[in-house]
Amino acid sequence: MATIRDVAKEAGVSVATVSRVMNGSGYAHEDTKKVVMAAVEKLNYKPNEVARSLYKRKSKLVGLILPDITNPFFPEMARGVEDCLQQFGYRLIFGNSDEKRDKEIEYIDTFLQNNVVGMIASTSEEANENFDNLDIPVVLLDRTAEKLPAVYSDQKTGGKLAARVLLDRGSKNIVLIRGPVEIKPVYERYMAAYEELKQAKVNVQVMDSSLTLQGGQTCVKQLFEQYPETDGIIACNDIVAAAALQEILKRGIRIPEDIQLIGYDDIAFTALLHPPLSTIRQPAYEMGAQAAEMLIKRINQEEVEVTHEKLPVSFVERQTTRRKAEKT
Amino acid sequence: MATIRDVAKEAGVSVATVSRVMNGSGYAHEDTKKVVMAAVEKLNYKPNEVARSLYKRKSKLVGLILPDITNPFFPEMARGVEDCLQQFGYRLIFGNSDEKRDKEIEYIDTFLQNNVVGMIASTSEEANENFDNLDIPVVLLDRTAEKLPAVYSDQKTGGKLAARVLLDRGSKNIVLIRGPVEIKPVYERYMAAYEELKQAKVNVQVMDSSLTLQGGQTCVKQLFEQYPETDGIIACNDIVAAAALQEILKRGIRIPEDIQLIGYDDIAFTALLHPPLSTIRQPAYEMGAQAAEMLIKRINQEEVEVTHEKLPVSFVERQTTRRKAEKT
DNA sequence: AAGCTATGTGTAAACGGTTACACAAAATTA
DNA sequence: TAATTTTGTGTAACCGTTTACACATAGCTT
Repeated sequence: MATIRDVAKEAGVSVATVSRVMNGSGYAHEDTKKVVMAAVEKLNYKPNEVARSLYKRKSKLVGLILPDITNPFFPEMARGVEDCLQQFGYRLIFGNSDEKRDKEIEYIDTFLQNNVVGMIASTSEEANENFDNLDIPVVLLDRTAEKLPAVYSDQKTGGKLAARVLLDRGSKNIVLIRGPVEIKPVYERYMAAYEELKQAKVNVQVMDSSLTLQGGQTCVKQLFEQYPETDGIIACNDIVAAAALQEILKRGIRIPEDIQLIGYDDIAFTALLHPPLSTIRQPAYEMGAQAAEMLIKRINQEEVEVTHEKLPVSFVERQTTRRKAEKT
Repeated sequence: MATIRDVAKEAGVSVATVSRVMNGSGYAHEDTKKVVMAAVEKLNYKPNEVARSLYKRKSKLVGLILPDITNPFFPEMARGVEDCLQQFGYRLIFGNSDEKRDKEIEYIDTFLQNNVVGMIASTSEEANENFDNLDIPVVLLDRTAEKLPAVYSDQKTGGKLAARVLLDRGSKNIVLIRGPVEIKPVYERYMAAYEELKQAKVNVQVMDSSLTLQGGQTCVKQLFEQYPETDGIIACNDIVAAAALQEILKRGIRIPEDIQLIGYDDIAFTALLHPPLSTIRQPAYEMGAQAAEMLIKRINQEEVEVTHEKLPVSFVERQTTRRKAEKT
């Protein structure tokens, strides 16, 4: 790799001049510019970002922490982040945290050691303190904290909406599958749904499940044994809903006639399920993109107040819920 | 952030001593070590990786290029890479290429500018030349090239296997959905399946589709119009297979009785489809992990010959293909 | 006791950029 | 034409590490 000194020698100027030409900073004679650019071209010179980063004390790198890229909700978000950042010349250092505090901290540390210019993270509640005394901007994604800017979706409305959908379409014996209570957004939608259900005069049961397929399957099997009269299920996410759907089909229960089912997230494959799954849509890609945008604004010091961007969710009506007209 | 100079001052020693203690290189008196470590502790000193990287001309960063993290096949792979690399203290810079040559080149360049210690990439064929004169190790993932080490799966056997499954289970009018021919592994499995089908005395039709849901839907709709007598479909990947499945169900065709369907990849949600999709499994996570392992070996100069690791694929028998006994 | 080797530590030069500062030449002003 | 401002360029310090080298001292050998 050619260095700035090689270019300077080739062009017969000093390194300062090369640097100025490259960055368009300070003065440089037109003729000199040409000579320098020719040398740059000839040697295929690309400035070393590491050296630049060392002097400036900030790189073109942004740290991204997500719980698990393997969960289909997150790739969309990651892509939103990447697409936006990429346009501004930023690159992503990425890590999966598995919602584990120590992994989060480990990543935060190494990001810092690499002079990242900012961070985007969906991290567990307690880890937020690790972001406290940083002198680089941080944006929370799909999570919130009072002192930190954040982009997330309206979990309360989402949970409430899911409950209302089942209620309005006539379910009377509803099981609410609650995800891990430590995961704030998941807990919030559960809570909102629960409260909405409680206000209606219907039978409500709560069951616990992890957010994974396995967890969903275990939970759902138990569900039908414990509450065979169930005629409505609100799942904590689409994966668990898919597990429920499978179990429903296996038991020969008619859907949506005998039982209604609603998921959460609207990940890509829900439309491919049979019957296609009704769900609450979170705009994952947009969330990622907006978080990136917010971060960039903060990097450029254009926005300093802590802003919380709450994106709307929506009910995606497919075929595991009845048409509103045809209540039973 | 505390620097090595701060630590040196605090401990009353020189920066060289601090460096030696931190890295366990050269001599250092026991007492000195203690004093230094105490200072490190007190100031919460973490060495700046950027400075280190500048001097050593290599960082702890590995570049990863994947076509599109939003395609469910890749997150598994990415996770495999990350889990392995993470254990050895390496971090990932990540970029989506969308199979576009210029995006690939852009990422390769910025990775290099950031002194990455190695790269893992699933890149389009023509871009490989960009890896040619690099002085850092590169491992291809899910792709191959003669001069470059690679980890991929046995596409030929996979394609052949898919064809054999349908043949052995009695399909006579088979449509083979071919993905984009520019994508080498996708083309290879197509070709292998095609040859296997050609050898059998069955009716074979070939249709084109992109690898996306939309592409699949369009293709499949046309498929049944053009070839209504079809009793077997081999899809280029699971997503397209899912689209096919949906269309089959919509048309009231019985599966697997009237038509058999097989996908490719075995991404997570195929098991959740109704009926669960028979498919050819590629060990995505293992591929990622092995690529990472191979890269690390090369970084440590433990392995120098160009090795090609071809991982086996397998038929995952679910319910869109008949039991082998019950041929029609 | 003299001459080794092994141990322990500091100084300063890298690594590859950016930029403050100095200075000279050209252009503008009075 | 002299004074001033603008333009153009180079020198060297700096960013935070690592390490070659020099040097001092302690512990061994004979």
